Amino acid sequence: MLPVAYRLHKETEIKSLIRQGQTFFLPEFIIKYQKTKEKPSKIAFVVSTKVDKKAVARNRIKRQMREAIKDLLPDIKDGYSILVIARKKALELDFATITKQFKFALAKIGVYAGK
RNA sequence: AAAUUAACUGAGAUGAUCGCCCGCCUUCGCUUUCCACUUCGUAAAAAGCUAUGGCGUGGCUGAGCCUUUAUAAUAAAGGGCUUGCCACGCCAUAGCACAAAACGGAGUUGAGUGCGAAGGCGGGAGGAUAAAGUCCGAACACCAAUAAAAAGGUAGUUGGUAACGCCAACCGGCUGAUAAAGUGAUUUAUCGGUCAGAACAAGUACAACAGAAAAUAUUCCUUCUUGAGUGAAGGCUGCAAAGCUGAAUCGAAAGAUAAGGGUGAAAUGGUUAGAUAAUGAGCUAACCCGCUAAUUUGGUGACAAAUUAGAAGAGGCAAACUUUAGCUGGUGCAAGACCAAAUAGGCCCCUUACGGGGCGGGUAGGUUGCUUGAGACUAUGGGCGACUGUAGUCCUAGAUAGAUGAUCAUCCUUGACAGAAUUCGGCUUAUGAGGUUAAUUUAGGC
RNA sequence: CGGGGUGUGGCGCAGUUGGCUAGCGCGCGUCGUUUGGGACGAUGAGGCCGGAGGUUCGAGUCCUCUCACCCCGA
Repeated sequence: MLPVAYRLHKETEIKSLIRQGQTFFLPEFIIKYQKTKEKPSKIAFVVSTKVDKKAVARNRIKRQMREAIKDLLPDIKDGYSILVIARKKALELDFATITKQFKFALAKIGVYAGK
């Protein structure tokens, strides 16, 4: 789990993000993001039953995504809310490529400040 | 020995780094509440009390003086003035105006609540009791009102259970193996398997194709009896043509139709004797099998055994309608309870009005419901068993966009199925390697 | 957490009061027609009805369990 300050909690925030936010597509993930006034950027993760019916597999992807983001947290700019949605292909990735993909995507969006 | 099936067992380990959730403790910070103390405000005055002084009124008549009766003298009594004392009233000044309690503000100290930060300690995902399917049964909560109807599901009996469509034991049907008896069908015994196992002898419906006929049975073939008629072979007459005779054959029609045949998933029990025109048939009689009812005996009961009577032989299907018995109110923890920004109508107050304030209401949001329970384990008693009595020990996840891990390294037997969401009891379904037990089959040996 | 539906040739659908081992359209193959293609005509192949078990003489249809997919409510 991420520390509490970095979690995107509220239903209304997530709904508005889905409605108004911009999207960035990867083959394995969909990333939705929106500028807000939040001081640390807030992040949420979504893995639906369409990815896999087994709860075990879904939990595993969620954990790996969280860990990947956690390593990138210090370099993420303030003032964004981000929603990461897993697609079916994410099941096949290992941890290293997940972090690589996240770095690439966040840098493209302009959220990631590090290299 | 191998294979298969079933049941039981089994369900990776260690370390490093970085993280998450819950509880407890310590420290710090903030918030907030309470107690104590201090202080301020409401609070300023009036009234009040005390003291002193002044004035007034009244009383006492103590003291002094004057006066009248009232004078020879005395002066009782009265009156006046001054003074004193007492009481009351008024005024002024000073002091008291406490303590306690109430509301509000500030401060200090202490204690507690909550939040945050840091540190420490402890706990944190299973063995199908599945977290799954959501197929049943309950607890709990709210709504409704106790009924009836409708609808739904249940169905041998008895027991277990909080309850159940679950479980256990038993009964009955069908069926397998083994053994014994019998020529055999079969019967008996033992060990299994299986059954949604109430009622079709209350009513209604259904049964393709085939077949004569498919539901109050019927009569196609075959067969039997009677037999109009036809008139073959043969025989007789006749040279011949032809005629006569001749029914064991053919055959209109009528009656009977058991055994046999054939169709189909399914076609109305058996033995013996009798009656007839005749082979014959529950057509009749006796017996067997089966059925229904009653009684008796055994059993809690399903049921079993025996006896008696009846009827005349009855088909299948209720996972067809239906009938019978007994059961079920509805909605689900996103139930519900509490706090509560926002906002509408409502009520009250202020205001000429605009408008403002309060109450109430209740959305977002938060808190709770939430994990100690028909609880687990152990021992022991009861029961064929499911299960249960008693005693002892233990407390074992509780999140809320949802924790219980991620990465790396090493080792081994190389890791299947699987991730809590209100909580229990069941059922169904997924599960690798290895191990244990049982049954069956196969092969080999004795 | 709760409720509902669908599954039948390659594709889209009928058949759901049990009864001839199941039809229709499109598509596909072959032949004809045409110079050739399309269209048209003729003809043919292709299914055991998602899976397992049961009831029944007989199941796509009835019952039970199960798998996959889709939809809805709070």
